[in-house]
Amino acid sequence: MDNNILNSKYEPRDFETKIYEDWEEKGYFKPSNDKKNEPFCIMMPPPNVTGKLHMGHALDDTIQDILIRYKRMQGYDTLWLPGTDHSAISTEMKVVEKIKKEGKTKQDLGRAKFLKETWAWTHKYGGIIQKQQRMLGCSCDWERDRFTMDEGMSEAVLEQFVRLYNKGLIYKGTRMVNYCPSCKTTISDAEVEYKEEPSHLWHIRYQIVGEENKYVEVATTRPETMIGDTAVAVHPDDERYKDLIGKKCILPLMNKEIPIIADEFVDMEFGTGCVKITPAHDMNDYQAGLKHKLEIINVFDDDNKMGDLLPELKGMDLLQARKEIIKMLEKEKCLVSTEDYTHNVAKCERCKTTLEPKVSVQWFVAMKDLAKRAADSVRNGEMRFIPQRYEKQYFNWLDNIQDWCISRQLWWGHRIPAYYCEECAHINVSKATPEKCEKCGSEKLHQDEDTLDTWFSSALWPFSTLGWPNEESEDFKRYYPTNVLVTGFDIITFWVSRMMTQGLEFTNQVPFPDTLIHGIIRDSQGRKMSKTLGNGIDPLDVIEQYGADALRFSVISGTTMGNDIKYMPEKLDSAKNFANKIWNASKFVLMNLEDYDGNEEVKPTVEDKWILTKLNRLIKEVNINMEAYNLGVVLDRIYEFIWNEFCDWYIEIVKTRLYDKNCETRATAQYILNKVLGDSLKLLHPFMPFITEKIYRCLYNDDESIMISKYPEYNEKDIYEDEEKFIEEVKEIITEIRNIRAQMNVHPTKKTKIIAVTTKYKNELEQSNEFIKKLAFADEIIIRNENNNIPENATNVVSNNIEIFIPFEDLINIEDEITRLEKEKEKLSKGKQGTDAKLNNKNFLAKAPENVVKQIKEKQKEYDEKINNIEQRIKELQKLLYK
RNA sequence: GGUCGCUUAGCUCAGUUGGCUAGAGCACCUGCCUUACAAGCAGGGGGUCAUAGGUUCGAGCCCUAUAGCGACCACCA
Repeated sequence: MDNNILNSKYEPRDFETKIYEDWEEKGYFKPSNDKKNEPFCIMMPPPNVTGKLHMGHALDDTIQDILIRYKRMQGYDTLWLPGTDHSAISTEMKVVEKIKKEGKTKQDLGRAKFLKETWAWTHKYGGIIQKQQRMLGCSCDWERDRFTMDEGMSEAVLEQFVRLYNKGLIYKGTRMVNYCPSCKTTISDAEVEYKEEPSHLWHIRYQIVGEENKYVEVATTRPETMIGDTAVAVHPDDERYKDLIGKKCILPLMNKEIPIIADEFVDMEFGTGCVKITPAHDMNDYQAGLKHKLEIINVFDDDNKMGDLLPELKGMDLLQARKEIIKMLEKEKCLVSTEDYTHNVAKCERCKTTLEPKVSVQWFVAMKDLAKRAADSVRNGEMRFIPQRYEKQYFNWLDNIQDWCISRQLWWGHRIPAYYCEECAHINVSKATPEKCEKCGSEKLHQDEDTLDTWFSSALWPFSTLGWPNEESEDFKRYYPTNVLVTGFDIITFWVSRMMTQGLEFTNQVPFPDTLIHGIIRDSQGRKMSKTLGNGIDPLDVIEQYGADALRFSVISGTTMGNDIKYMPEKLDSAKNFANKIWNASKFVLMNLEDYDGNEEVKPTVEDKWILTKLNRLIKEVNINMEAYNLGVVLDRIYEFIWNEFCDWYIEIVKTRLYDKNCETRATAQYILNKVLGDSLKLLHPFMPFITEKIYRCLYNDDESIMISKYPEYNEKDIYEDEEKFIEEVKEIITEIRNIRAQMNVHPTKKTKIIAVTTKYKNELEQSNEFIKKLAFADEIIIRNENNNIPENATNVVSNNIEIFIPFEDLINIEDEITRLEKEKEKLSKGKQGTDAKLNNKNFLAKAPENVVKQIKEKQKEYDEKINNIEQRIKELQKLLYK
């Protein structure tokens, strides 16, 4: 740090980067590894290695940083481990795109060269996001940074594969999977998104065998696959077609006989009630095909072009073929009608290409048992979702789980450790490349060409990052299981559920007891931020313009965990204003602390005790809400305290003491200012780390950093209820006086004379004379005793224990004053009605708890007194008016 | 189709286990450049808490139904 002075203007960019570098250099981000202290660990959800920071990351990272900084200050041995993900499909697509521009394909390069290209790409574009996370202030341990394809994690992936395979949980099977013709790979169910698209429903008739002019009419959205039909299905209970079941019909164009079968999956209401069955190109049809032992006929070739079932269509793409087939059907008079129809089409989540269901041989993980265990551990409370409602999404997925297709026809990723023997066809599965077939001893082996789903490696993230499979590794022993996972609801199924299943399988415990789910950040119109819409807000721009603290404030203040956040740019102004307020208040405190040496005895006055009490209550509330992850509440409470209590009242109140060099309690005021500001900064530090650090170092020159200071703790002895009540009452009175003056148009700087009558706080009032005078713009406050009277020509302010009079000579208009009092009375009467209604209700008195009744009674008394007082004053004023 | 969420001031949102006159920020109106801060200070107006019932001494909060909006899951050819 170059200086310990606050510039006159708050310019976050002047110091944020420097402070971050200093923290990193001093090693504050690393765990203390102090065995006396409990560990606390968070794994950062790894972003795409070549990605850029967007608002979603900013939110996710801010939440984690808040939690980790809070725990670190509480003395925990904290580890926040960062990392990046190889993101198989998206990275591979980018590299394919790049070499395409050079006129080459993946195949041209070959596997080894392509991988070299991809690694180069990863190194070139990788790590940008981590620089950006530094700008945000993330206090993660960069020395433990991991990458899903680094050596250790790759070993963990192989270990996982081999163990699951040996246990029989990984198997190779023929299935119908979603195939993306553009990415040229299978994708898992979770990567499918559905989109409504207008299309047509074509009605086609198939002639019944042996019956002239008798047809069965099917309705389809995919006529091009009809040449691969191997049956027509109707519902067994459908009266219309009962007699057809078991007969055969002729598949047009192919002139082939196919059976008419009955199956309950057919919806009698839809279309004609007859469905063509194309087992090779539809999920349901495939199931039906298996059930009824139908032939599976592929219409397309490996490149997704038409195969040679009909020579005239060979090589056509899907849409061409569709047109052509319709033409042919028309010619054959088999097309009965065409109707408009909108339906859901499965799309590739990444490239938005329409997916093709495809029968192929893939690797799967048997999920049923793994899923049950993962679901159970939430049901029995070993892991909980915050907010809880998200567990339903989790259960819904796990309870209806399908086996997980983990093979991808990609090159970028962990290659499947399966080696096929060319002599005996045995599959050898092992971590190390085998030299010969374990069954026949042949040395002619070749490895499976496919790689593993990205999520197969990220499923291990909570422990592979800590050294697993070496369970004796220091980090694994100390930091596993981790303490909380912070992520968005959109990857509960992709990621959370899989970390749970794999974590339980391999470590026998849940990888984290808490899963904190946040919403997504939307634009000011409530739309998702997306590249295509161009409505995204770049967090880097925000940091550049407003500072990281303001960005962090803006995504946390006033939010509730789990709810979406509509991002209003005005929020940043509010954030920066707050930072600016802290800056200026701190400047004031520092200025007045210049001659403070801390040696004088501390003798807290009534307002000192009040602010200490307020601070202490804040500390309690902050700690309770931090534990409950109510970060929005915490931040807003701190904001309120700093601005509305500390700045607006305490600083104003103590000014008279500070400005008077002879004031007995001046040093005490300095002490309290120092303490309250310091504690406030500490409370705020997890949320706004930079500004709090900057000021902290000016305030406490001897302290190294606020990051490693102790988070404030609630202290029962710092609660002074009487002083608290008194100042609250004084605040109320001063507000009232200001109110009167504003309404009477008394210029703010014009002084008035005030007479105070008190039934309870006489001593305190006398002590506090100076600050009331100042805040109420009074030139004199007379505290009433036996020798002086309440002036006739005065208006009053009613409080419970203090009565304040302002002589008329300083005011303007009696009529206005009567109006003001009438209004005041009305307000109070409205409140009194509520208490009256309750207290007149016998049931309320009988059934409500005692303390509630007591409270209401007190409230009623207050209302009565105030209303009485006002009525009296109104009468007096009216008398004066008509005198 | 199934599940979940949201609906509170002009706007964006808080509102803990039901209990004081329902809060904040922004916007708006009035007055202030008062020696930390005009990125500010002081004061003010503004809400039948989506609708209809119910439970309760008491409902923004709990229950039921309805409407609008949103999300997730499933998916019908």
